[in-house]
Amino acid sequence: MAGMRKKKAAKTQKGDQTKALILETALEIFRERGYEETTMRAIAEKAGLSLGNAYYYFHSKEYLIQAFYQRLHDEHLAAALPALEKKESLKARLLTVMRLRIDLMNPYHQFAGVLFKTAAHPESPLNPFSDESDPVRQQSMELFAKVVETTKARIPKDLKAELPYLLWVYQMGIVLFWIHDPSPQHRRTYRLIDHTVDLLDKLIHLASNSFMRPLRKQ
Amino acid sequence: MAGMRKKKAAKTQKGDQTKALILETALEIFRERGYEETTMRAIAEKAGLSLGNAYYYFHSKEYLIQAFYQRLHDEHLAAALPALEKKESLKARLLTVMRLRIDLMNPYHQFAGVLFKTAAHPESPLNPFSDESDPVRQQSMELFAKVVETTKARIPKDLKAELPYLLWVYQMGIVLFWIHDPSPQHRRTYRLIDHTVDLLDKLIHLASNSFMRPLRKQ
DNA sequence: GCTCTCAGTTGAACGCGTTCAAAATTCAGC
DNA sequence: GCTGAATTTTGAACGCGTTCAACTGAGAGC
Repeated sequence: MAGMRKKKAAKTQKGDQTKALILETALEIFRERGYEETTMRAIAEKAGLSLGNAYYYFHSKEYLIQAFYQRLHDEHLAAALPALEKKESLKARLLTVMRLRIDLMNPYHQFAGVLFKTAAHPESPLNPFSDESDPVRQQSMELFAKVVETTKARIPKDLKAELPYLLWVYQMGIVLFWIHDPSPQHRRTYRLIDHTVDLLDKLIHLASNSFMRPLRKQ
Repeated sequence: MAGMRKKKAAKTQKGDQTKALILETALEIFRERGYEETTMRAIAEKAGLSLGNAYYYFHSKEYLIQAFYQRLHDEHLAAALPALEKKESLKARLLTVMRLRIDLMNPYHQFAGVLFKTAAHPESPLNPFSDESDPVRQQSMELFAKVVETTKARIPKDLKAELPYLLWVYQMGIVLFWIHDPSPQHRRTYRLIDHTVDLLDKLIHLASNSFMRPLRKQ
């Protein structure tokens, strides 16, 4: 029952530093050259340590992506929380969060393809539905729970309980679109967000307002 | 403008033989060990030729999957055409084709994960929406066009024109489900087919029957 | 101070996908 | 048959992800 994380290493202050250094260096090269072009040797060399050392902190190259996801979420949270304080309506809150997400991901667009590829692999630890992704997924859903906690909208409890998961799936859909979006600065993704958030907002209020308690069918 | 395929090699009878031999051998080992466990060296060795030779016929290991898709379709067609002659109703015809598809894929279930993973990669030639997949996709849609050509159902032209593509996408969805279906003999996939074909049949007849020409919205 | 332990680190080695220059084979035209 | 070009085949080599046995070094307990 004791579900302890076996995440790996970093038992020491020095260890934490090294691990962070490796991740920073990796992301830097990812941004420059993309994922496939970045070799573990290049990361180790640029970080000034040995190849084996990188593997001490990251089981495999793929785990760097998992760490990237975690970091992305942290940044997303850090940027979203203060921004949310200024927004009252559900629509404005959701819009803020979704736009921020894409803002933060944009620098990494060119390695997004691999992101999705590995994420799609059923057995991959990167599969967003896998156990290993659970912490990030959980935290991500918590952010959406905060989005839904607005003073302005009255949302019934049962719907409110489902919304974080639904919005998380929605976000995955948007990210998927973004990955394939070749338009300059990914304008089309932002436009899609505008449209769908508008739609979602209407739907949620509609479902909240009324008698339609038996919407359990979806 | 001259859109000639650069598919690769096989300019000679012997060449065809060798290419076929490599593919057969590869699929054999894929079935036994799955994709990742199968090395190009093992394929070459079992086929009794050199490593480089395998690469002469298949640009990369991934291209073996593309060839697998093509072969799968050929078998699907060969099995479906005679079976379709005995079925009149749209529902029976669609059911036949979908079940056959899964029957044929079942032996390869364990390497299906990779199938999907590489297929999901936007830049991969295996992406079902890519140019390189065009011929197989086209042929696959032709099969669905034949399914729709039943003497029993009256389907308006405009709908009939869209159906092959819709059904092809539907098939992709079913295959995706099958990939993740852990139930013994993939019973759940067959059950899903039964249900959804039933639904689709009703929907198509409904849409055909009536006045609802402006269903262009979906 | 000494030793024991264990996180942290190293670099060599392995297996695999892929490439390529060169050798072998096939075959059309004479 | 002979010849030359095109096709096919070979095997060695390269780069990369990954593993692992051995080394280093810092600190806890004495």
